[in-house]
Amino acid sequence: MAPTARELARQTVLADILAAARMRLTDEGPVALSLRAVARDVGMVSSAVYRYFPSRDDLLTALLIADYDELGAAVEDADAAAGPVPGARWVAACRAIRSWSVAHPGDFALLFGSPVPGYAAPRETVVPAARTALALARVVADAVASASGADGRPGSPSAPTAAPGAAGPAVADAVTTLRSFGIELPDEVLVRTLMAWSTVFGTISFELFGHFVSSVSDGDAYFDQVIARLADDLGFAAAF
Amino acid sequence: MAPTARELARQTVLADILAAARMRLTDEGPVALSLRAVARDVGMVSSAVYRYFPSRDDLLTALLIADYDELGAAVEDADAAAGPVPGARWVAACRAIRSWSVAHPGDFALLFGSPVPGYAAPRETVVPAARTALALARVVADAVASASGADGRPGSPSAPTAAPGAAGPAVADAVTTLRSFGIELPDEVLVRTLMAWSTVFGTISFELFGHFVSSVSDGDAYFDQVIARLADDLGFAAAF
DNA sequence: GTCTATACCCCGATAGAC
DNA sequence: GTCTATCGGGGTATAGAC
Repeated sequence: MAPTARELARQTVLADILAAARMRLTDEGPVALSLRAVARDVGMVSSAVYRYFPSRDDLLTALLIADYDELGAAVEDADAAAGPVPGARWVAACRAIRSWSVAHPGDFALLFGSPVPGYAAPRETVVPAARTALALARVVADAVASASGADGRPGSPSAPTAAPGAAGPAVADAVTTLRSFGIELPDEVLVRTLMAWSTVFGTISFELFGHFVSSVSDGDAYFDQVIARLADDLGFAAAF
Repeated sequence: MAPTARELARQTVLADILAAARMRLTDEGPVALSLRAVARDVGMVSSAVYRYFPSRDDLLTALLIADYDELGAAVEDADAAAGPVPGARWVAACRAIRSWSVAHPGDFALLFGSPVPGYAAPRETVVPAARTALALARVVADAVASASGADGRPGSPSAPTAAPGAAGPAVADAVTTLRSFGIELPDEVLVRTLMAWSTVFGTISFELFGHFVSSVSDGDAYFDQVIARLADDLGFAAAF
């Protein structure tokens, strides 16, 4: 309901700019991202880009949202394509996270690396940001539900020595957040899920940022070992 | 055996420069670090700094080594001060890592955040870099050795479903590296130690970089829960 | 909407006087 | 060893012609 041609052209240019920005991001990292550089890449002059993005920070925000959404969608798709077996869904989801990260190291650095100094992510980013973690939590919830008593081990892993404060108020926010998305997890599983998410991220981060140079030679194989043990700690069996 | 006065003055200025650089690092991050800025901070002109550091990258390298060493020393000291009980040493070492990181977020970002584009860490950094991980591995080795059969659980945690490749060749480099420092770990414990190190780092990283905003409210308490469970997974009990 | 031109900052690094 | 001055590059952002 409006001048469609002009609007469509605008959308096209906007997509071009975003694509060029992601190119720069992917192989040079967030700090190397500048409006001038992407302007050069798309054959525009820098001031023209300002008609599409009021500032460099707005471009960063758009990239942040696009990346969070792309990663989240990749995980959700992998999960959906993995069939009904929770252990297989877990493997598919975790592998999807790593695959995307390895394919887009600059974007990974934007999402999970050091924050860009002087830039604070606005509120619009928090929902896309939660998407991946929620997808993981959903898989865990289903796995734990269906694993209860299915094999010899209890659905909720025992925590004989994990003392201070049980699940405690430290993670109360997580309970609230998950509940608002219709996900309920036993306390112990909740903490284990947070840990697993941190471990998956930490492992990929170590691999991409070069901290495995003299210890892990095969990132692929090692990652599979890690997620197998994480599933184990969560009370179900990973299925490869 | 040389002109001491002049040399001493030089050392003093050098220390001043490094201190100023660490200041900038701590509250602005690695990318904001420039020779000109630190020159202003110490009241010098930029060209004068080049008499002490041939390039910005050399300054970065010096900071990298200083930070790795400071973190490593903090962990080693905490370990040594914790007494003989392995579970207590583990808690002390892990807490020391987090304390240092929280106190120096910019330095943490330099060591473990996104790599600075265009800068590649030289070989001199790898030994200091390994110091912290080695300290952790030593604690684990001692804990596992003394925990064997001490309580009901075996010293080496069982891995019922952790299939692909046992410990596998993926971590063969880690075996070699540890052995060169006189540390031997059972395969399963080795993988678990690598995982624990990734989890500790990932947890601190999430906390510092703002990924726990709607899930973890008390970083201190949550971290203690995490390291308790990690010890459990490694086959011994954390002692708080 | 897109261009040129510009104001005003930053940076790394070097030359040469003192 | 420290200074001034400078080269040559980068950047954000805006004004105003077309």
